Amino acid sequence: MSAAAPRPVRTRFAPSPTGLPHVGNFRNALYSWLLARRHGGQFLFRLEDTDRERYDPASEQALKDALAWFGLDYDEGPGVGGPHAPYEQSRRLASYRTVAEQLIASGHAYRCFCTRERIQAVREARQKANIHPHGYDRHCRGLTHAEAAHLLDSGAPSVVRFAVPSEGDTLLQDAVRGRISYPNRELDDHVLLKSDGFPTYHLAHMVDDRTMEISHVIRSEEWLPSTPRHVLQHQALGWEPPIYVHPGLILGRDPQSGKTAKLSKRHGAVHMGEYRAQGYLPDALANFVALLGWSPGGDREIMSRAEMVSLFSLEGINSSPSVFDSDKLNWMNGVYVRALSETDLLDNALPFLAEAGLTAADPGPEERRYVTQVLRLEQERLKTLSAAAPATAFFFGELPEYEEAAVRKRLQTPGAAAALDAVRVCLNEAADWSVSGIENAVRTAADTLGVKPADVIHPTRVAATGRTAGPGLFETLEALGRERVLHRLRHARATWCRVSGAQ
RNA sequence: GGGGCGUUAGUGAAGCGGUUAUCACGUCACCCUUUCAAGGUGAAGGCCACGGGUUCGAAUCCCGUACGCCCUACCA
Repeated sequence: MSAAAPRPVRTRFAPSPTGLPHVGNFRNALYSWLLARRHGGQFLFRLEDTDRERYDPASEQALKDALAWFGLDYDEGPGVGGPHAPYEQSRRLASYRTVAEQLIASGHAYRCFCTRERIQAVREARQKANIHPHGYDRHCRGLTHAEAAHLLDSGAPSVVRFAVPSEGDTLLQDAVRGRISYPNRELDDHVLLKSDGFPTYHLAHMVDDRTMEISHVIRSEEWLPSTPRHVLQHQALGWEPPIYVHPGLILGRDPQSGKTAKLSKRHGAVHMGEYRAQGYLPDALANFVALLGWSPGGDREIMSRAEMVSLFSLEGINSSPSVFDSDKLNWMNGVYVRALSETDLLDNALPFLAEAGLTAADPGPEERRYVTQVLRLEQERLKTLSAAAPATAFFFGELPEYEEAAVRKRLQTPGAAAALDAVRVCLNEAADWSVSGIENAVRTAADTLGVKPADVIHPTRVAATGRTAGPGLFETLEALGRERVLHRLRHARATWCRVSGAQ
């Protein structure tokens, strides 16, 4: 508890637009957002588009879409602007160059003219011979200013490298791991400015974090090994580093081998858009993902955004890696689906029903009422919204799709034909088409036949829905409507019960 | 190969020197019930990775070992 310097909390999400937004990155974005909101600070969005080779313009939009869908609003960033605009690194090149020059002038960095071929050969040789550090051999570090200037003037391509001290240890402070000591001899002189004039991550992120007054850098564990470089850079510049926070990685499980590894495509969905497309609710995903590496302490699991904000703290972040368990995500999403209000359920599920061709994309009031009724009936068994389509399909159209096993089990069986005939008569004569009216009719049918209600209910369900599982039968029939039910009973009787109906 | 980080039931977590090691998911059983789901009750599942310390006492503190993961680019 450093009571001394109460710095305003400013965090950022700074992805590189090089592909589809990954759920692992978004966990860190969530933590950053939560921390900022918890302390009334600011959360910024910054594009680290310094890699011209891998830059993908579509990725930028996908990132913004994912941020919006996930509910992470940002106070400053591309599009919304802010006091430190622009928020795209490709448009802040001058500031990186200035810092690089400053570092060269103070002797903390130097120009390197080595070819990639030489560098690669050197790396391999040193690694093989186990000479520390294993990377670049600092060949150009010995160049005099005059030599470097001469080479530069001659037009030879060059990069700027940071001059890492060859001895001693670098100490870094991590909010979740405590003090970490790293031997400098393991660190080679990394590149700050590439030959195309663009900065590397090592330079760019720290310059921006500094000028944008970022207080906490929350990023995955994979950055831990290069953090000493960042600390060294800060020291060279006389800057105070931000508070580093490195939560453990999110791992996936390979379905083939059962082994765990960094979450990737082979472990199912990993991109934010996929979760959306599969019908996960953003609040459920956020709740689940937050718990992968963080806990409010105690038994709390289901938490609203507001609760998460008020409960969030760095102390609750875990340093060990965690495995993404999609079974638990499904359960949690189900909890959120069940909690949905009637209108939210409709709004969220409608796109999936429309896409499946079950409803219009923008249905009128009459259809909306029916779809709502149907969704409420299936609500408690939906794990995802995408499941709403197959779950409610039988509520639409003349006839359902009859499942083979269901037909065999409940219709092609002794007594089924008689049961269907009896319910059809009773339902046809039912005074009012309400849940209780329908229940009376069905029970009356069973009484007349002298069988248990279940013996009538099961065949009726299959005849009316094509399946053995589903919402309560009486509610289902009520929603379906008398005409459609009678038609389906007649059809099922004629189609499936012919053989056994004789006896 | 080198370095860093990590290690509590199958999974996610709680625990911060004294508990029969807690909760959730999953699994199984039973209850509820017209089916499924939901809900309820209960069970199985841990030598708290292993080995040494420190201590009256260790899952909790220290050291070592093993294993796992990450990094080791003019990518982030």
